[in-house]
Amino acid sequence: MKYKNLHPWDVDPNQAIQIQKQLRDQLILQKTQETYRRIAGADVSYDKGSDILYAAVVVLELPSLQIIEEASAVGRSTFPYIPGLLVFREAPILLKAFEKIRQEPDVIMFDGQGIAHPRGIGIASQMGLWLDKPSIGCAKSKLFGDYREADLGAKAGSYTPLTYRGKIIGAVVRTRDNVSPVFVSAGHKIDLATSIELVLKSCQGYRIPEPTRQAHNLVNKIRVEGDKSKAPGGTQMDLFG
DNA sequence: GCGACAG
DNA sequence: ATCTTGTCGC
Repeated sequence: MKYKNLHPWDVDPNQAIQIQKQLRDQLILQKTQETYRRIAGADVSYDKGSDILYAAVVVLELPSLQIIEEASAVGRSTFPYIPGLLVFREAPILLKAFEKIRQEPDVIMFDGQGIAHPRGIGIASQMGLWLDKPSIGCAKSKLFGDYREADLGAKAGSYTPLTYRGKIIGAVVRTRDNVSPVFVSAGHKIDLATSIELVLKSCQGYRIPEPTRQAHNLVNKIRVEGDKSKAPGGTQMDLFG
């Protein structure tokens, strides 16, 4: 999978904010496709105190949710985690993983915000722009916006709008009965209704929809394998050293 | 000044 | 994100 030239490497936070403000207006916030047969999920993981990042991309078939392709990448972090600038930390390694994908997805789900972001361009939106693909933000917690807990039903499938200054920027979506909701927002080349629909259609009894859940599983798998090769015989050293 | 703050 | 034990529920 090929992406646009803009490189998120070696930028400083001030420059990053300018890039986001500039890219913001290029977002397309409408449904650009009627059917979605392949959905991808992407995620990044790392060890505490380490600057090695692991990324995974999993492509699933819709509506079966069967995995048809997986790809991963490992790299060194070049940017710290700063709320609002997550994409500059995770994009380089994510793009490396996306390069290996051969089954082009119709839409990509990211573990983070879409336009529900201080500058209207979270990781899902910016990655969608760079990859030139429809994208959805599905985060486990809120970064930006307001909503009322009382307006959200307890059953799976219910949702309530996430707003900012009266404008709807996303939705708080219950994916399981009586379980904390996820925060969904349009990324790029898609609308909120379709984003919510795809998130709900992608759930398999877990709080996290399959695309990002499977990507999370894979990224943790390769991270653990990476640890093993880095510290062989670690268990015995702990016992006798 | 104070609270909030994706992963 | 990661570090962690027990615990509540289907």
